[in-house]
Amino acid sequence: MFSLSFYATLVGSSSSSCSFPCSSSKTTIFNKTTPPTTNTTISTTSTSATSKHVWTRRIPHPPFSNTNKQQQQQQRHTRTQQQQKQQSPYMDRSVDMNELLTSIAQTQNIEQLYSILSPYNGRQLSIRFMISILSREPDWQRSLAILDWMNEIAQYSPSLNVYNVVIRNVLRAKQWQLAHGLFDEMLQKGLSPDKYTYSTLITHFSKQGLFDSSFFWLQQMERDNVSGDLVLYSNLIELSRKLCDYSKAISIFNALKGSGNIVPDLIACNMMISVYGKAKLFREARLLLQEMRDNGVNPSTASYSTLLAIYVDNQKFVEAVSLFSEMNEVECPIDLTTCNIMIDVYGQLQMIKEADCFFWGMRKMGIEPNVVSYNTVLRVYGEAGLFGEAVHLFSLMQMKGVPQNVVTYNTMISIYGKSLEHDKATNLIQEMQSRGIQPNAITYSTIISIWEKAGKLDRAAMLFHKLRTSGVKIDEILYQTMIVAYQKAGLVAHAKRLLNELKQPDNVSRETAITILARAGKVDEAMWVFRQAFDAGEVKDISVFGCIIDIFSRERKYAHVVEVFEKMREVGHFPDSNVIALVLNAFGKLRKFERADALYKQMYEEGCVFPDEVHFQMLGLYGARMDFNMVESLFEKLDSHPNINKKELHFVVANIYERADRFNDASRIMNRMNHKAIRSHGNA
DNA sequence: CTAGGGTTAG
Repeated sequence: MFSLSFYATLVGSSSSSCSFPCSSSKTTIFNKTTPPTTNTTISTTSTSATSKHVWTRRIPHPPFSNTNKQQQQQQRHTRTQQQQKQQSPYMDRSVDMNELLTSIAQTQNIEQLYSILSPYNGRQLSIRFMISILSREPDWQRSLAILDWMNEIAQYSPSLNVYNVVIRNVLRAKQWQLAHGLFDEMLQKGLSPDKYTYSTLITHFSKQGLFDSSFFWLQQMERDNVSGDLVLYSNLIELSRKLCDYSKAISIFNALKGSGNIVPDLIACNMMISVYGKAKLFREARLLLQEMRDNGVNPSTASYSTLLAIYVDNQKFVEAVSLFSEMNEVECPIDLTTCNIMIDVYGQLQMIKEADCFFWGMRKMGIEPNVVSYNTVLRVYGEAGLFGEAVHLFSLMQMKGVPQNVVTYNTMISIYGKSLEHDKATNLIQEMQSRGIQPNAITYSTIISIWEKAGKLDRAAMLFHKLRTSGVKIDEILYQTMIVAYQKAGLVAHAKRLLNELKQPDNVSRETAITILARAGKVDEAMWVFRQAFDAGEVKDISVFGCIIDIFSRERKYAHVVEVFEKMREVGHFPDSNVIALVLNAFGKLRKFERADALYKQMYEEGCVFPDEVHFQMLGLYGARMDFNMVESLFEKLDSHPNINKKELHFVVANIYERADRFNDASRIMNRMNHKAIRSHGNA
């Protein structure tokens, strides 16, 4: 955690009014109270403190400048405004803006910049104009210098917008501490941050993966009762998406739609298609395409590519092909990314010829294949056993000067593994390093598997040992690969030793250790490490929570499920559909029906959308409790919901009644469905 | 004055 005095020594502000760490008593959907931690250090010193002497010299009179015609006309049109302006000290209408901006842009250093600005001391330039200068100024040091000039020499009182722009410039230069300090300075001047301030801060921190800081600013914003706009909501959705907290993203999207005056635009919708897909809400994703058209937002190539990629991720290749033909029908243009996805689709469908044609036909469509296209086709060749073609294409890339990357090499290494040429695979590691392409965890786990299959386990073990001592990042799959290699070679003791070391991990993160232990069925060890890591504030990744909830549920450790879930909520994560299903189930098994009911209702109120199975499960829980009033009322609610499979709903409810020996109710439900079917048939 | 989306490798 940084100290604010650090900024104070740089810029000379004496005290700080910004409260760190922030503790919010208000209940928010982001109920995280951890203060931000930023590890970045400031490498450059602010110039503002060192250059002040320049401003102390006598400043000459402002130069005369002709007002252009356009400005004169504007003056006439805004006469009332002009009269107000005359009382104000701003006189920038007598200055040629473009000329001044050009000369400012041409200055090489801060001294030159001051000499341009100094004639205007006395507020001949409006705040508006100063913002123009600042927003065109890419250099954070110069931005700060201009801000200081306004504050200390030219007797401006910089507005909120001025600070917003300077904060943006400082954030773009990744000067995190300075941004915090500027925020503080802003408060000291009695300025209240607005949605732009927060939007800028939240976005820049989250873009850098500094999610703690991002959440901190979000809390500040909520505490200030600043309400968001489309941009801010989009940023929050993006932030949740990056944290893989898709339920939260959906909740924010629903809050956005519910706010009344904000209509999601193309980019917001495309992000949501991706979110729905990641949340496995495929129907919602597809429906959003239609909803966009209804709202007058035409789905773009990226909208379709996003959904295509989702289908691929979930092995829904037939749906992908069908969506691709829809794309052609509605004449949505196809670009490089679309092509790359479709090569993948045909490859995964074992339609090698189609994939091949697609790849070689791209250029005729005016689309030049890139590294990703080549890498994808390489993999398709490899999986089809076309090793000669793969090797040929690999050298063709080099002949054509297509840049190769770590993925290219990993793919080729894997292909040589398949063709049992493990020496060639090994050589590729040397080759990539000599070409300046660094192997990564995927490279190493690929080669360890290959060596294990080739009976060179000693070599694999040596490499793994070297990696552990050399500081290479070891993730769970790489670690797991080595364990599996030992197990396959019958060296169970070695495998166990690796697992045991995870209880006190020194080369891998505790998050990684927890996932491996849990997946290896070491439930108690996993829980032990989890508790330790959680208390140390090390568990951040939502997938870790999901992973162990999954394992505990399978092991029927329902109390553990609930404990992990509560900790997950404590740090502000929303449950995804899998987690909520498992937790509802755990509550049911523990006979804590009220808690299941409360959770389900809370998630509904917070705007979460879940697959049908979750709703059906809740119905089942009400049924298990013999609470048929609740069954009926939830049934009615779901039945009037447009996005629920009605047929399944009726079967589920009828089944609940049957199990409770209430056959009259069961047949009542089934009849209701049949009547509906007849009615809609009659209408059609 | 501010802003956000899609593709490849274990």
